[in-house]
Amino acid sequence: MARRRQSVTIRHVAADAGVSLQTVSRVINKEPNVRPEMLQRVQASIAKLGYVPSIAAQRMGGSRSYLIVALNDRERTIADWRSRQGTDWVDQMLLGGMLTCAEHGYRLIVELVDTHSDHIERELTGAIAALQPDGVILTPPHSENPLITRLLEAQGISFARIGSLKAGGGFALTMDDEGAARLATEHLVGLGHRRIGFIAGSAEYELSGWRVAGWRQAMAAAGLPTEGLLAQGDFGFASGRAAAIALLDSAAPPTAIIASSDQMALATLECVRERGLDVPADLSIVSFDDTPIVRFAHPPLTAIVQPIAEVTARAVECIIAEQAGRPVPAGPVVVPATLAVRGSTGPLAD
Amino acid sequence: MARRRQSVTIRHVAADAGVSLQTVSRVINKEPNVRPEMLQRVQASIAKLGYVPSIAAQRMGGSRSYLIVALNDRERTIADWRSRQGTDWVDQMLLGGMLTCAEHGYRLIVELVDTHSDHIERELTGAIAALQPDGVILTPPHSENPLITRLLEAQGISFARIGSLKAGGGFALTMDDEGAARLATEHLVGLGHRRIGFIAGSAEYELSGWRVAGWRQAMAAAGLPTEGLLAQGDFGFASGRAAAIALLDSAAPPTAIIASSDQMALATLECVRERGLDVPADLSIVSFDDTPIVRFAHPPLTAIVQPIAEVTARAVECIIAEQAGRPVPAGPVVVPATLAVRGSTGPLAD
DNA sequence: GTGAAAGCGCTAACAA
DNA sequence: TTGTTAGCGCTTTCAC
Repeated sequence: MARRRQSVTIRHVAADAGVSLQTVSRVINKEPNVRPEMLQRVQASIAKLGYVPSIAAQRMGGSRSYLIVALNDRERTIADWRSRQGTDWVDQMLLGGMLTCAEHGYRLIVELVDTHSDHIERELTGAIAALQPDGVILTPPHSENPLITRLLEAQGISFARIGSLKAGGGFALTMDDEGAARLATEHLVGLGHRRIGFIAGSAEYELSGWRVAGWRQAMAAAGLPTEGLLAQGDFGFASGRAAAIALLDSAAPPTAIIASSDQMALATLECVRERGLDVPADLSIVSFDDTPIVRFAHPPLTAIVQPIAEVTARAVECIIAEQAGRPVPAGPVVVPATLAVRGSTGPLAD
Repeated sequence: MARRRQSVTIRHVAADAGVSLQTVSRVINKEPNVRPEMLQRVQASIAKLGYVPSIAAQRMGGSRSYLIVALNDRERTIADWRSRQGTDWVDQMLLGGMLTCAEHGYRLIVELVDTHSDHIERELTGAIAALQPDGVILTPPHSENPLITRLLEAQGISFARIGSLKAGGGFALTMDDEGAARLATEHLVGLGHRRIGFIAGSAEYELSGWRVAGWRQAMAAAGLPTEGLLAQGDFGFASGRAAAIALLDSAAPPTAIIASSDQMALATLECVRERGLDVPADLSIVSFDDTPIVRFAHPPLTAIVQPIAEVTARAVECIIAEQAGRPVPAGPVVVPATLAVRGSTGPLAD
């Protein structure tokens, strides 16, 4: 195969503008110490020749790679893609991440790694060595994996942890899961519910605990008990079904249920209808995540909306700001989730 | 910022194995002229040191970049992401594309470009100059854009055109839209329908024409007329609604409708129900694409399933094979779409 | 079969 | 403020 070379290089620009390579480099990198006149001349040549720097060469020169890696859990992501249930986590990450990257001349690359693998370090090291990204965005359940964060810190790579509050290396970003669960609970309390059940997600995800905590807080604030109203799930449909059954079969069943995932909420809906009950007349349901399908359920589900695009955009901004030596947020970045009220919640029927 | 260097380079490996850089390079690139004994030694050192080549350096050295760019339409893709209607085109591309890339040590990068922009060439040139990808995957409506294909040919970059049959530069891959439309039509004919309407997609997409052609063929083969049974849409919901109304209000309305997109099929469903008609008793509906939401419609829609993941995987394989100098498919690669029969189609009620 | 040399496009460090 | 020099990690020549 013909060896493909850069068609227009910094050299061509320098020759055209009649300046040194270094001056062109300074212009490209918006460095100081360039007279406006020179700057004009160089920029004109760049535009004229249609010059665009090669990121490979930039990286080789010792500067940035303009690449940011978004790390997702392999197993879960592939399962989501295969099942075609409409989970748009990756899409929303791309929406927020790619567009924000593009604004700054960066590129986002999606990478999948096995959480459970003992060779997770090898995988990550490999990706870093190959790509040499300027930053890495960690998503649950990787966000607080010490194997990962330590590696990144050791390599001196900027990183952001989505769904994490812990201080430490990298930027912590959260959608305020605790507040979101409170919001959902308060919504139901406001509708007159007093026995509000909660289906928790996998303990492997830190945010599962936060959601339970938020629910407990709101219940306590309203003077309501939580005894016997918590069921354990793992985010999946089957686990949601089992949890819903447990809750509905209890001595004093709830009149409303908050599920920590859309799949579990949908499972709950299915259970309720199988029993000939009506939603929301007999039972209200609030789901977490707001993936597309919950809007097509009957009734459409009231749901906590995760601002994934927004939080990813913020993560990218943190990383790029750090790269550029600009000031960065000190504490955790909080992008609060919101509640989309739909037909699955309503006042208790008498 | 501390200048980050590769931790383990080819030099370390060479030193550890006691051979020259060149020999290591030969091993990495699976080149001949290396004694098995040397090969062993070098591979052992690579494993021991956890060496992974830097793609930036590989590219700079004049070899591949191990990057493949997947080009999607900016406007449409962002609109899909924003609307959160569950369109999983990009996810399916990633599923097929990323995983196949990974098998060969490649990476897939999603890029968005404006179709309608007059600076599409500038955008593409910029992406190519920056990334220097080994290949580009074109998706509709870019697949046959001569501005793009000519540019790619001129630059000598491998590329694949998804949803294209035309011979010419690059690999043509198709999901056999014509056959898919035939399949849908035959399904309805088999159920006893004789007046089968068709809602076409945007003429900007070549595949819209193929689908219409497939429907006509199958109708003709069954000895059925198509007169007054074709309506024009643009893939969007609103256009589908208008088209469905036109069809249903005609003098001799169809008893079944095939829509060229899920959104248009859903719009048709809505129209039909507004009129108090039943699906499929009064009207059968077949949709195209099979995005997740059609499975959650009531009734779930019978749909043509686009094998996006599979076709993207094939595209990646073509590009990589060409890079490696291996034999490549001569004609267009056809990955036929299939029909998922669900509740929206049935025999005509008497 | 193997190694030494030069160079890819760019940037950092230094000199002017 | 500007230009010069020396690499970055790798692959290609081309010798041996």
